[in-house]
Amino acid sequence: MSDFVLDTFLPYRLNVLAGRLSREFSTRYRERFGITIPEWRVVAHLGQAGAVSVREIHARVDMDKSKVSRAAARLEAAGYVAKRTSPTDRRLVELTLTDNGRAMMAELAGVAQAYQAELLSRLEHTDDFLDGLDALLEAE
Amino acid sequence: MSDFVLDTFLPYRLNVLAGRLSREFSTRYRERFGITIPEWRVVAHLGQAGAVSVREIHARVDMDKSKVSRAAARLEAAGYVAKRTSPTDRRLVELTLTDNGRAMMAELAGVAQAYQAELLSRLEHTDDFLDGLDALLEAE
DNA sequence: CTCCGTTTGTTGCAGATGCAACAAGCCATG
DNA sequence: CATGGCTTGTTGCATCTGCAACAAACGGAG
Repeated sequence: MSDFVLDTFLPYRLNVLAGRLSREFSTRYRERFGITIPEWRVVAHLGQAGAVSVREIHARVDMDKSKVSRAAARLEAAGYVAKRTSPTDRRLVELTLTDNGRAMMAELAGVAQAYQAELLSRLEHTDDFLDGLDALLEAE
Repeated sequence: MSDFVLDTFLPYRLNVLAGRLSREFSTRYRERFGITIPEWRVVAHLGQAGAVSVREIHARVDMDKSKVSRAAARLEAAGYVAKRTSPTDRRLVELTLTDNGRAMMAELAGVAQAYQAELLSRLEHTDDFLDGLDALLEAE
């Protein structure tokens, strides 16, 4: 047979880790703000990018168009995001944070940075690890 | 506002990367064997572990019981896995690879190792990166 | 042996997901 | 302008997912 050991397989390990971290992190904002993981991503991107289209988010984050669209719809219903048709190109939707959305994001940024600090403190060769991530993410 | 940048957020980056790698890797076996990602995980684990219960896989891999159960059912229907009730504890199900399953796993091991080699060749400080992964995965 | 609490695997169900189809809008060519 | 090819966002649909409920089986206390 083969001497293949799943625990040494990179995609597997990364998946387990990524799932755990995202889930654990999401518990830190879910009950407080009631948003889901895809919604968190949209809000986080809007926080740094201003007015952005669905297409833009879909391209930057690897989220399906429909996933972005539905997350945006829920965020709008919750009052965190405003949607309006772009005046220059009426196919596009401009997404922006509302005041409530900005307030939430301000809190979330703190929570995220605290979590990030926890994670990084577990690493020894932090820079090498992050460089490795970069290298693997570089391919498109 | 906040100076939070999503692209530097570790859980986010790991999720994007893990999703991409798993998806890309799955294209290398999906058309050939017609199995899904959860099914690949079960087969890979069986290849290294012999007769194993659903509980065991659920605990080792972070897959829900029901996910394991359904993957195992599909693998059984496809003829890659045999299920039988444990003789010592009739609550348990013993999962084993069939001959077909072993043959498939032998091929898959090669494919996986080739993919792993590709990935590692992109890294500079391979050991530090892997150590970092270990460190982050250690907590439970 | 008989309960009773616990463990194991399957199933039902509500919600999430990815993909493809679609309508609406843009732009270039004629 | 009109037409045809392209892009953008939403929606329908089949499937997947996680969670809880459940039946079956175990094991210990009495």
